[in-house]
Amino acid sequence: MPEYTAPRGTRDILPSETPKWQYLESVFRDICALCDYKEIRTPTFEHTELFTRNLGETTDVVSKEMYTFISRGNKSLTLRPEGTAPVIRAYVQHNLGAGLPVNKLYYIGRSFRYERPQAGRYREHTQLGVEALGSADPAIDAEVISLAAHFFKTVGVKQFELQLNSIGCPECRPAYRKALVVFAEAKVDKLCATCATRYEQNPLRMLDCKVPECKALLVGAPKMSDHLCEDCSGHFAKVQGYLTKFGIDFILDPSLVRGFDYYTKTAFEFVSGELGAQNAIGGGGRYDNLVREVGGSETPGIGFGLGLDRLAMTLDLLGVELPVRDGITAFVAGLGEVGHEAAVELVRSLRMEGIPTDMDYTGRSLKAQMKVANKLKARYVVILGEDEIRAVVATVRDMKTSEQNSVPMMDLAKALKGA
RNA sequence: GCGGGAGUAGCUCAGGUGGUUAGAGCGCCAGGUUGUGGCCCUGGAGGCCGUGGGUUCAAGUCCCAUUUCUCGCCCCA
Repeated sequence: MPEYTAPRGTRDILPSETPKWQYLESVFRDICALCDYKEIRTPTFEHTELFTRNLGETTDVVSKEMYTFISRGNKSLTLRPEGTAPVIRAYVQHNLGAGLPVNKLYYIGRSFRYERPQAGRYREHTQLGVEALGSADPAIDAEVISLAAHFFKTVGVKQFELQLNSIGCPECRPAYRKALVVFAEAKVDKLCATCATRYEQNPLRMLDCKVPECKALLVGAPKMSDHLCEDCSGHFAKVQGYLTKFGIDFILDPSLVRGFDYYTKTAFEFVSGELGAQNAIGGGGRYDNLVREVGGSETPGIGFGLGLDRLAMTLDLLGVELPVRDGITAFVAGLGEVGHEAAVELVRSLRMEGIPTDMDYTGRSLKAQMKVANKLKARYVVILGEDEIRAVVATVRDMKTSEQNSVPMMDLAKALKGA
């Protein structure tokens, strides 16, 4: 083991992997542009209260997974554990709502959570997400969900499950909550320890419990969908209607409860069977009160986030070949001192012509330079020796066909460009 | 926070019951061509056997601790 390794739960994305990541990010940017979402970049850390007050004190993330530290100014700061709250903070701080009726934003950034690492779960992970602020129209719920589905399909995840639920609003959720508590009251001492806590603090999360006994006990529990107020049930019906029209399959999952307290109405998750236990590749929901809670005016919103790490892993498992560009156009091999000097200049001028070019800087033999060129997947090797320099030409070898011919220096860039 | 598996060359892994200079394949470097890649042949470099302690005449091998990775619980992306 080397003396220094990447900290637990973090990892290096090496040059062999980064083209894939760049490709995924660029597809995401393209689709966002297509749907008119604009990029926003927010700080890596925020004031701790932004998260503690808005994600929910009792959520796992806030209660035990945040990277919180006291800065020199004696302020408590936290590395962002999720992407939405910072975007909302920026939206409110800069009063973006005053400029446009609906602000459609996207971000690509790292999130940090102190969790036990396992397959598809890291302490630092990259999240891509969108937030649409300013509209309560169910059509925008459908837009956000379809943007996500579009993205997954475009990059090659053809099979996924879209789980959908509505978790109501402050109008109807308290009544539902009460119904659930009444239902669970008699069984609370048979529930698992965490569910007993949930019963007290956040009963809805009991629905989400994976312990078989709890699941069994909660069979027949009242469903949120039966308790939605008129507004929420109408909204939910319309979202489903749009998704159906869009041809996006979904599964209604009454037990789907998201991890943060700010969600209202629509909640959804994208699940892929390829991954292990960490099978959620993306998710999101509506948060009609979050902007006000962060200090802005009454502004409805909806968003979703997806984990790039998990997506990359899913694509690997699926064996999806991404159209990543690799290899250079030209490798210039210089022979001897004179050849090397000439190569330095030629490489520079080919690059100025926009031709991806590289050369050797370790004084290797021609044979060794050819091997390097091959490894770099160079389309052509341009050989410069004394003979070529004297004749003001270059020997150009086509590495695919092994054909080789002499090209006047003047025509070289043009010849390589046409390739 | 809890439980299972694992840590030997850059990578993937061998190294019965403890016993001399720790091996292979791939990769890397060089040679087989006075200036030519992929295939092949030959040679070479490269290991505090995760770390610390213990048992022993002797530890990669046994014991303990620790750390990292890994898989699962929980939660989520």
